[in-house]
Amino acid sequence: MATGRTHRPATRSRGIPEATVARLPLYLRALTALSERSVPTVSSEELAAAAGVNSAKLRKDFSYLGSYGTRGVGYDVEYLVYQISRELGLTQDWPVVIVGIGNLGAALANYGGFSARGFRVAALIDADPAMAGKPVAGMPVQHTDDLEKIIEENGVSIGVIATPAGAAQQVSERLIAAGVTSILNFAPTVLSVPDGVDVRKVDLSIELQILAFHEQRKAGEEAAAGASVPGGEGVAEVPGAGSGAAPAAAVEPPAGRAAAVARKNGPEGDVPAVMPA
Amino acid sequence: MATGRTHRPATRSRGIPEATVARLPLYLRALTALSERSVPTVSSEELAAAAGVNSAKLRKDFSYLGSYGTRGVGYDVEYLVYQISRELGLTQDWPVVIVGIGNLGAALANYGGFSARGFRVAALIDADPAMAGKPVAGMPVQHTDDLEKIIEENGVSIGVIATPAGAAQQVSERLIAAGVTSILNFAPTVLSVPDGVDVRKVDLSIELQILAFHEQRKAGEEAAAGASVPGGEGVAEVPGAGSGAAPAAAVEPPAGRAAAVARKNGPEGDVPAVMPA
DNA sequence: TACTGTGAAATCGTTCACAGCA
DNA sequence: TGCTGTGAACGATTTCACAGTA
Repeated sequence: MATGRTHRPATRSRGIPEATVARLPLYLRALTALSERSVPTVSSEELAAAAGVNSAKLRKDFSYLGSYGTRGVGYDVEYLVYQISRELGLTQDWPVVIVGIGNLGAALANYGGFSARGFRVAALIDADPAMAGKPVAGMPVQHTDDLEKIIEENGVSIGVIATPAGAAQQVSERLIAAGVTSILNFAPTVLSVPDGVDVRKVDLSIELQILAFHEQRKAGEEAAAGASVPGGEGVAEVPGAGSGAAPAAAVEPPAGRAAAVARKNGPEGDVPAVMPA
Repeated sequence: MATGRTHRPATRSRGIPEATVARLPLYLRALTALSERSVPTVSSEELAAAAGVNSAKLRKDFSYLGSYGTRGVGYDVEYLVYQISRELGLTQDWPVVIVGIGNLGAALANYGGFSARGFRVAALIDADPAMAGKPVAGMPVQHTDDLEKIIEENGVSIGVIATPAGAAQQVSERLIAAGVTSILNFAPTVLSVPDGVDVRKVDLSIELQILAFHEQRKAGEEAAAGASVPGGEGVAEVPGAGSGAAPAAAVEPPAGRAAAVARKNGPEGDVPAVMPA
């Protein structure tokens, strides 16, 4: 999960738990799809399935917003779409700036979902003078020199950082000084910001590493006490069957095993060969 | 946080809590930076600061891996880098494929951090015949028809989906059928996958919506009980003090503007005007 | 009857605070 | 003396299970 410091910790603002807030956009998306198909009502069961959560959780989440359902019937789709939108602050328009128009920044600028609901790209900013004026996603890139002016004139409170890691902290400081209070950070660095500023991060390599952890575990489980040397060329044994799809499939909730293999770190082991930079 | 269904829920494999796993990459990054500066040891306090967490949490996290520190001294940087890398499965090479070479897919392909540590882009795949053969990030794009063959020949177990939402579910099914057991999904859809397959998602608009929620809240707080009529142009009366972070400074954390306007959800309100699609 | 709303229990995650060791 | 490792307290989140109601 890409998450950063989240507002004032401990003081859960008006009551809606953070975990619930993080799921509201998911519900909203599912509801919007239903709305487009003109479905008038949904049960917690159906909506939960569409959003990929379980129904008890969904009902509990909604209970924090109020009692918007009808027992025996379900939820009114349009009404819920509105209530959730309002709760998320999407009934108003949020101008955002994207700083760092490289491959990623440009991709973000072109991403439709951006402007889709409640957000509007107010400006694209880059430090490279050569980029200035160039159109990206139908909008001229502006130079970092004008960052403060842009933020202020457009009343921007949300900034997206897509610069190289080295520039991110400084960019965040300028954004914040100019009035931004929420940052979405795509640069692989930890930003340190003052209280009251929210940062969320999206980090490709962290996500991959988490997946790798689970992959390794799966492989270990399958091979049970099998192969002990991961050394060589990647190679994924574990072809077909794997733990994959298969319903019943033997080796079900093992877990235990996994341990064994990778585990046993007991012996201090030998000092490493250091990772490649 | 971008998070998806995570392996077999409830059966926390061998003991390392999911929340800890999600932080290991963060520690690893901080440690790598120290390693590059030839720093031999760090205390939990220092490392925690670099990773943006608090030291108690860091020590607890490390305690799940074993006792790798030295009381009174700290942790040996190189040694920890190795242990964490091993735990995350980064001592081996993971070939990955990226499916959907649009703006985002191309950006991902070009992203350095990808190949950097433990991962290798084995292939770029796109459904557009016109893309086939075109080089992106120094690698020819291949057509979706060959997806299964590519997965199998390269022993790929991790797939990245950067297609439009509409294609994502089907792509995931083909990837899984071909042997992939971990997916990083950038498409704004909920993927439904069989047990044993891990999915993590990265979703720009969800992150923005979460930020918007907090922005709205901040703005509302500033206006305190003040304005009963949200109408007018923002402006944060009740300056200073607010709950905000900030040093005194006059109208500091502005944000106000947007704010107030939408607030005031108290009364069940009237039925909505329906959101724009 | 079918489904929501919600206390209460179970689980998971964080923080505290201090014993123990180099 | 300084810092790790960890039991225990605490807090947040999820799940259960069922009472309540349209």
